Amino acid sequence: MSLAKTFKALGDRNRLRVVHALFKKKELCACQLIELLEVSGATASRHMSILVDAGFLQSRKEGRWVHYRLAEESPELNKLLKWLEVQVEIDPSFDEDLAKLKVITSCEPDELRRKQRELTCCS
Amino acid sequence: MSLAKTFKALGDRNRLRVVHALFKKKELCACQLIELLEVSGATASRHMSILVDAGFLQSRKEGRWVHYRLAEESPELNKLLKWLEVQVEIDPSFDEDLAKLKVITSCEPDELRRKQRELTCCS
DNA sequence: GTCCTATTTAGTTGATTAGCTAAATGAATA
DNA sequence: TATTCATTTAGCTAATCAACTAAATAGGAC
Repeated sequence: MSLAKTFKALGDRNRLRVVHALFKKKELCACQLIELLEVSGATASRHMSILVDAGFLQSRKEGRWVHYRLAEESPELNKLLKWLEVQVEIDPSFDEDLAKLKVITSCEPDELRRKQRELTCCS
Repeated sequence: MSLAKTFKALGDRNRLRVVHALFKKKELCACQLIELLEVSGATASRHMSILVDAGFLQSRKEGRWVHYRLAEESPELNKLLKWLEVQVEIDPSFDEDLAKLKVITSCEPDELRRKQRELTCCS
């Protein structure tokens, strides 16, 4: 893993939002992150794979569903994540996502997926 | 300054090489960085402006020449730079630049500029 | 097995970006 | 003042990248 790649992975607003969300919620499934970012599933999947690839996230497959959390393997990346955690805490531009996260995690993922299906069909 | 922009500034191999060089040499002038990266003056200038803009570098104009060094104003960015300093130390892909830096700083910048002019004219 | 659905992969498009050359700017010096 | 030269800006091109849709894969449920 090159350093440039490490920084590139964090050099995107939506990917930072994902990391921020995982600071707050420990574990989130793909459908919740799709809901947070308001992008297509394909786009969200790509963002996740970049973050996993860079070593920041780990994924856990549970049946059809994929859950993401921050990786803990690399002490060096953990230090960087610690720094980042302080920065997103300070940065008010992430505040909106806090409210959004509350809504997203207030119902069961199943219910969220049903809602997402409905919206996709009607639009 | 957005966090994404901060990381984007470091998400480029050549810009990381500049930061690495400034960890080692404290201050370098534009012509030395052009020599290090082996890119056009225009390209080097753009990289510098991105790093200055992100708050990592400060520039000092001395007559016709511009000197760059790491900025020290932001405690937060300094922490990030400290982390980065450890990483580039570990990363062997920066070793080549160490030898290059030795050559570049072994002669006076004036002599370097003269050499650069000659090369530009002949090619 | 077939069907349904969550995620990923392929393929396309528009925006951003790193590189270049050439022109412009800024700062000595003749 | 005119010239020279270091650096920056403007304008271009090729490559990268984030987004989309549609097709493929993978994992239950029937």
